[in-house]
Amino acid sequence: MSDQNTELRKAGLKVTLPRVKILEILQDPNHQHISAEDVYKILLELGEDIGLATVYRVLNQFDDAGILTRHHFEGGKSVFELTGNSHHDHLVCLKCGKVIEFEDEIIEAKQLEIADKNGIKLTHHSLYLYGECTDTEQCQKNADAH
Amino acid sequence: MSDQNTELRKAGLKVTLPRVKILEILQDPNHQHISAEDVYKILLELGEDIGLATVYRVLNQFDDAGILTRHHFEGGKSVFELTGNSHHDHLVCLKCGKVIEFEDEIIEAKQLEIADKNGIKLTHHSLYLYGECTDTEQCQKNADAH
DNA sequence: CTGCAAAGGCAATTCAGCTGCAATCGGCCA
DNA sequence: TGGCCGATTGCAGCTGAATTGCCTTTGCAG
Repeated sequence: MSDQNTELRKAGLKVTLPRVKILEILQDPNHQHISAEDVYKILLELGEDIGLATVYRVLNQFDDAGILTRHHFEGGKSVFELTGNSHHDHLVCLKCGKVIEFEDEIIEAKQLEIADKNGIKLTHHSLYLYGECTDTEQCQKNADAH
Repeated sequence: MSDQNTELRKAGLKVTLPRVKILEILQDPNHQHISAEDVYKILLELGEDIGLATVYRVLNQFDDAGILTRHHFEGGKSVFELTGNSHHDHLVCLKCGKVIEFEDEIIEAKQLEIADKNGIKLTHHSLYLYGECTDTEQCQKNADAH
């Protein structure tokens, strides 16, 4: 059952409670772009007895296995996101923390071209756009909800 | 004399030995894209008796004053660079650490367009392209030189 | 030249993230 | 179904970047 198990097996990882729980959290649409600390907090709320160290270890394993992607948004801490099928970049509101995903082939193409022109074989990139919601009311609501 | 002094004054900062020295280091073409720790090491080599805490404080003040820009390359530590006149983004070789600056109006324009379309007023962005030098020999040499 | 707010030095602190080790658990095999 | 062995976990302590508190020193306005 459950694709979590198969996903974990595919990555060569044993199916353990911490890993399944963490995977569940990441799959929750409300918890995309989440930090290690926040994963830990949610586990505590769920009453799961899982240590912070384990959270870090599991997230690293998932990262190695390509199950998720690590982002370095501004603010110091790493943020994780399940690796879907599609590549995309991020647009972040610095006031309410909202994260919007986007894709743009023109930018992607330009990047490759630039790297090529400079004698670099591009392996990956990070593109974050930072700003503030123009809809300030909605933004405020989001901010209040943390 | 020296534009350092005027630059510091303009920022509302007293002209002190640590600040002048750090500014000098940043102005050295060999030391663009340098970390706080590395600034500190260079100061030690110069025989300057300046504490690491001061380096961090000064770099933050410079950042606040807009004299320099902070980058969060992969690898954890912040990297600093004098804010020239021109905006540019960065292309980083993960093997030798070489940093190439580039500018591309098409990407810039696209970013604004994307932010706009998503109801965000863009304040700034970070775009880093990561890869490996295709000239592996030269790359190796750079890597050896740290 | 003098006073005092700004700045610096040092050591201790914070904070994210990682590790070593002993105890525990998953799951393959009989 | 039960047992074994290596993978995994929890804990506590560690690391490395960056910051802060506190007291001393210094730039510079008057």
